[in-house]
Amino acid sequence: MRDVARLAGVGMKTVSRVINSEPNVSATTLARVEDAIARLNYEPDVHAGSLRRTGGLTRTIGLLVGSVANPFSGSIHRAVEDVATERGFAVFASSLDEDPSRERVAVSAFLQRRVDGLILTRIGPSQGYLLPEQQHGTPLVFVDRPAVGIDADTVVSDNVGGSALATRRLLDLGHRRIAFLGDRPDIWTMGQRRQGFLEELGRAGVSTNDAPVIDHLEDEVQTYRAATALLSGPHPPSAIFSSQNLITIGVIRALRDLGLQRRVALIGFDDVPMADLLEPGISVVAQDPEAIGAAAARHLFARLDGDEEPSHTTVIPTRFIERGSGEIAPVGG
Amino acid sequence: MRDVARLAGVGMKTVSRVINSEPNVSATTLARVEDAIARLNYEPDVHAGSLRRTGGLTRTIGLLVGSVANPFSGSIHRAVEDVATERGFAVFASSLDEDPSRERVAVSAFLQRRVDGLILTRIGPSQGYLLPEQQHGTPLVFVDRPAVGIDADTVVSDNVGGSALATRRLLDLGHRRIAFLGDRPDIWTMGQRRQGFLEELGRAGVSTNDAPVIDHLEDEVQTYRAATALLSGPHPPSAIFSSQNLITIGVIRALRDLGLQRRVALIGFDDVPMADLLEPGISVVAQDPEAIGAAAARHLFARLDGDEEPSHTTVIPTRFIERGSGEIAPVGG
DNA sequence: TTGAAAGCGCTAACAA
DNA sequence: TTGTTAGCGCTTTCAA
Repeated sequence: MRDVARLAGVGMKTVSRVINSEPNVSATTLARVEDAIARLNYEPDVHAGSLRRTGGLTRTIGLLVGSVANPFSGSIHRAVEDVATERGFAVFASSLDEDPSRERVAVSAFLQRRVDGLILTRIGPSQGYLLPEQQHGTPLVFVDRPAVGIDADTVVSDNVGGSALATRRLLDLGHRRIAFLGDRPDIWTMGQRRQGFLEELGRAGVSTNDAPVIDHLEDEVQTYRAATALLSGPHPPSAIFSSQNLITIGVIRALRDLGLQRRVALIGFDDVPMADLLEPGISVVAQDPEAIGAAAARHLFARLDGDEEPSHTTVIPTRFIERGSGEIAPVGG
Repeated sequence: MRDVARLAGVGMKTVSRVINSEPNVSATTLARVEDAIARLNYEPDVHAGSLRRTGGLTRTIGLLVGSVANPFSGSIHRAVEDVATERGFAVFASSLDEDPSRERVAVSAFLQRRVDGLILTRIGPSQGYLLPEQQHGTPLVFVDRPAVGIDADTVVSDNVGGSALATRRLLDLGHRRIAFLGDRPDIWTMGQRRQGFLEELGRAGVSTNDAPVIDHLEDEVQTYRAATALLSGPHPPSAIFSSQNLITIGVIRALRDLGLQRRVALIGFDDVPMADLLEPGISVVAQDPEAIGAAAARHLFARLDGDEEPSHTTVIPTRFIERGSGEIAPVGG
């Protein structure tokens, strides 16, 4: 910056004024300074600026997601980025992999880079460690799952409602023995989906005690085995509600290999790529990650703009997509 | 930091030493300082530090990709992040959407935040504007496509080789009329894939003049129309090589709707999700985005570590995945 | 309309 | 082993 000032033959403060589009710079001076900036390929240092500036923003936000390689996270990321870019903010992203220790490390890395706000998918059991940061004025928005031990803005999918709706569709077709296949039950979203499923069964007067509920399915292979056993067992279900992407795929494989894909109904929570090209097409309860990301970013910037309202939870609706597999009636029913 | 020093009853420099794990701090002092840091929830400011530090790194890199919502980019991002995190670096990511103006804006945003290096998928016609930055010592690595107007490390897929291999497989099955369906031909990767295709035809002595080559297919719908017209026309091909994901999906739909999915062979460049669950499974030339990202990150850090070798282009091999659609022999052949 | 001096949070260089 | 002073690139405050 000193070089620019020297080349333009002005004081540093004048260069500063030009960079920040402040008033009180004559047209001639402005032109000279801009010329010097271009000639020297000068890029002002955002951080050096925010050091002294009152309320000094770095125009940077941090985003913590499951994994940037995961399409759900990617869509959230993109939506956040679009809002951020529009306001001249850059986005740091970090993957957590369901590992609580990474959450702390990543938050700390962002804080040390003085992000102006944080959007995060919590992993750890409590986010109380963020209280001082929140009191200090850093806006926090939780996505996908609510935080524990801290009160902050939150954006989640309508897990309970979406699951209940899927369950209702199966019940309406006449299914009475519907299986629920779930991931680790300690993951908040899984608990919600299971709850939506069981509540809807209850409302329909179907006993929830002997409803086949299988949990702890952590990947496609485990799911395949569990689904195969279930479907070949003494009391196979006539329909399956799978609570997550990878589980849905495992179930599809199991149904295929048993030749049951047109006899047993299947609805998955979370959309599956190419689902409409499979035979039958896979009916799903789709989430709206773009809407989640956009809502989270909007909340964050509202806080940055001075919004002092009490913290707010936004529930993003899910959408049922009919493609065939969820419209199979029970055999003989 | 001053507060920490005061609370611990030491000088600022001592706190600095503790933060940076420098030697010459007694165990007692260390404990007192660490206690004060914990009590005050102090997080050192990375940027303030790098301001004065000689060679001052911000331990931050910038990544420019097509879109963070795109799985190919997501995998590259993740691989880069893994290498970066291991070294205590944070990653800025930005989506370009094939828009040259966004490239400049994003690069500038990163430079103003003083990233220590840049990994980028170029979009604009020339990256000469990065020359001053490169001379200034910022390592640059281009991924997916080589840069124009600047000499820098580059990591790309083996587009020519992968396409030639796919073409050879079709030729070996007896196909002689093979169609190439491509995206915008000005995209470097498209040109390479087309070249691999045509060269292999040439090597087999098949005339490349009347080989059906259709370009400018920018989405699924355009592809569907073009493929339908081609397959219903007077001289339909017995095999199709599609040069990209979305195009492959458009072709699958067209084949399905014409009932030709088991009569016309199809090989796609780029893997397609769930491809093995389709009927027939879709054979593809798969890229390895993780390897691309990992190689790019390794090059970047090697430069940061002082590597002064001439710039180097790494070609990441592709992998042919046989799933059925590419193993269909020509009818009557 | 412009610029000089002080200071943001930190580290380099040097002294104690 | 520890602390002091100057200064990184910028903005503030205030004077010209």
